[in-house]
Amino acid sequence: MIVGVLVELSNKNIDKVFDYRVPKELEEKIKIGIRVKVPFGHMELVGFILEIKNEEEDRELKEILSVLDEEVILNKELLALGKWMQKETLCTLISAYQAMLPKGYKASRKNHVNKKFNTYIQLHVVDPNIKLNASQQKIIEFVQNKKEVLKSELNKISKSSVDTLLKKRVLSSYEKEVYRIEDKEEDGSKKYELTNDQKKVVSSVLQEEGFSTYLLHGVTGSGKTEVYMELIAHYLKQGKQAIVLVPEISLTPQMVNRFKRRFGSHIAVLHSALSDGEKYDEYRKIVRGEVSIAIGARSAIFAPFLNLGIIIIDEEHTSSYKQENNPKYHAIDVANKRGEYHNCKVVLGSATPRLEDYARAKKNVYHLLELPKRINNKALPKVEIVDMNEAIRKSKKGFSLELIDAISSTLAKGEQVLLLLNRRGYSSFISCASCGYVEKCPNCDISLTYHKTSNTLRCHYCGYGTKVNKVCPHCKEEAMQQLGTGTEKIEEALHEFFEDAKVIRMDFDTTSKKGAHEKIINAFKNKEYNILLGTQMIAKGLDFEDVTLVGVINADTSLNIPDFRSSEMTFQLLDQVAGRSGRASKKGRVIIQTFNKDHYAIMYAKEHDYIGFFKTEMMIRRQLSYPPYYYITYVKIISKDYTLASQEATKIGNILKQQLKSSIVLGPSVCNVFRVNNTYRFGIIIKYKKEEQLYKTLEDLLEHYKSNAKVKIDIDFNPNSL
DNA sequence: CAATGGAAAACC
DNA sequence: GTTTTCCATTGC
Repeated sequence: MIVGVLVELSNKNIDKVFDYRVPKELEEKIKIGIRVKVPFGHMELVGFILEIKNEEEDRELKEILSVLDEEVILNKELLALGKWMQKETLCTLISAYQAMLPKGYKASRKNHVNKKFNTYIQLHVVDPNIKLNASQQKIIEFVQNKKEVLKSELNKISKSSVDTLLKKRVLSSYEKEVYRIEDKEEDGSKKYELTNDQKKVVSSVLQEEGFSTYLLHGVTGSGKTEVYMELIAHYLKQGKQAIVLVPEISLTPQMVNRFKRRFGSHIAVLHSALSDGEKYDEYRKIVRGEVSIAIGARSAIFAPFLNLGIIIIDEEHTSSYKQENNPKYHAIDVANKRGEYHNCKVVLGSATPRLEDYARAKKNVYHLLELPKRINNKALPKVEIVDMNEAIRKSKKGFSLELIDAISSTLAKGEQVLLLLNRRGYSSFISCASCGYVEKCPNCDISLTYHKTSNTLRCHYCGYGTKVNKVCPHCKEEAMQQLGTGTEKIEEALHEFFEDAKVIRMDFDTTSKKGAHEKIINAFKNKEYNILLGTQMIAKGLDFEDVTLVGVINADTSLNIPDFRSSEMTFQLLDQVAGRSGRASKKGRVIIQTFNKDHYAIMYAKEHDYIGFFKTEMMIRRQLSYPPYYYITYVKIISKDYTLASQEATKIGNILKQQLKSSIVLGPSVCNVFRVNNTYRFGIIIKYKKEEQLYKTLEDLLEHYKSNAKVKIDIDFNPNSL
């Protein structure tokens, strides 16, 4: 027997099936999709069996060393899905497979994650002749009264006594596998009465059989989650399973508990805050068929259910649904592929859908579903814009008088305030402190990026460069500077203005510890604090009933990042954060401070007008040939040698321009972060509607550079940003 | 002429 | 990705 094995290392040169002979005694354990240990060069590696050949060959082959799994790790669907990912993203096949699996299931000779066993104690022989001391007596009583006793519990009474009793064989011990996350029993009966709008959405999904993708466009607070749960309940009843993707940040116990109250405890939860062991256990619950729902971040899209009824992707516009490193897959694409395979439903939900997805819904590629009203017809909060060009003269430390007044009156009423400090694109551009002007590229309509090393402003789309000018070309003040306000500074200012207010800060620094995120949210929810100050992470999904004021300190930073999606991201951020205000009975208010009050992203956010924003943004995307009118593929050329990188980039640029006749090829120009760890990167942008030569050309390019140690090529299809 | 180090090659 | 091999440079 001969098997084809794909080894664990991700490298284009060895990303193929290697043949091994199977020793007779291992033959019956061999299955496609399990892991084996094999000799490889001068190493011993772990790999997946992808092929089984029963005929013998004369060829000199090495033998498999051992079989690592009894159960299949890559089932038929996952095997095919990996090949599809390889083709779509031009990644290595092994990296596609590894990306689907939690650590404990990956092919890897290190990183052993295993089942957890607990030691339990039971009575063995009670010999009346054995004299017992007080603590030993206590231990025996304890064991007698319980049906299952953990050894670690008994150790608290007296470890030495427990061990003595074990030695004397009065007690015996046994081991049992336990899950690191214990399920509290939940009755799972909590049902919600749906509104008519919600019912309509649910029935339009249910009325059709088979695979289709829906875009649920529902304003913040319109009750999308209830719709998801109703749909899931329907498919569970048919004996099918469900995957729910939510942004990492929403994976708080609050959100999970909501599902548990409805569906009981049989839910696997997968997110990055879990330990490797916990992730392994949660995944095992799916593999063993003990759960029917998986809730998780991006990679939960690969949950190996055998009979999926529905896949839900909440806040579908979330950029982290696309993986940043290889394989650069988008969870929505995977969802559609799996939906096709299982012949099931895919539901994408958002108040502010990704432009590409709303456009697809408009073209009937997806079915459009709408929840235009908040539950109970509650009004969306009123959004007020403060023009900082005016207000800055009277403002204090970044706060306009309007915002200060609003905060005081909210605090006076005993209600809570959410303050968003928009840090996206922080300090990478230069703006005028006096008028807010930001220098843009004359060719690309994109903010110029500040490069400290050369003290220049550059467009990383087309390569245009200019010297930094201290005098603002707009208002002629000498006030061009790197703009930026840190959360700490804002916090200080808040303490100064509102001495009695308790402020809690949530940003990268205060949430780095495990569970810190959750703690902050709970403390704020319990009204231990009056003001929650944070970065984008406070914008999504959180539900605080006493928040009646949302303040955005600087709406503009995300508007000024040099990226074609900057308007879209700003609109999404503002609309989402505005939706945090007045969610319960009290009326909500939103104040946005901006230097760009006439910018359409701000104007439409003020009116909660997604459709208006969509139409305007689509016009601009069309004019500038951006998605969804054109696809984009970004090719990066990376090298430690600046000159070499630049030379090769030019060469590649020429080849691409020559070969891709139906595309617009821009660049090469330096990447936004052009030096990382002393490696230099150049980028080439390919824009196309239809380009038959694309994959072939890029594959040839990768093939050509795969054995070049000095120059690396990185390809990103449909990048999140450039 | 050995020691050192960095690049190249092979990996079933 | 890792190990070994190879070759050139450097040092004595």
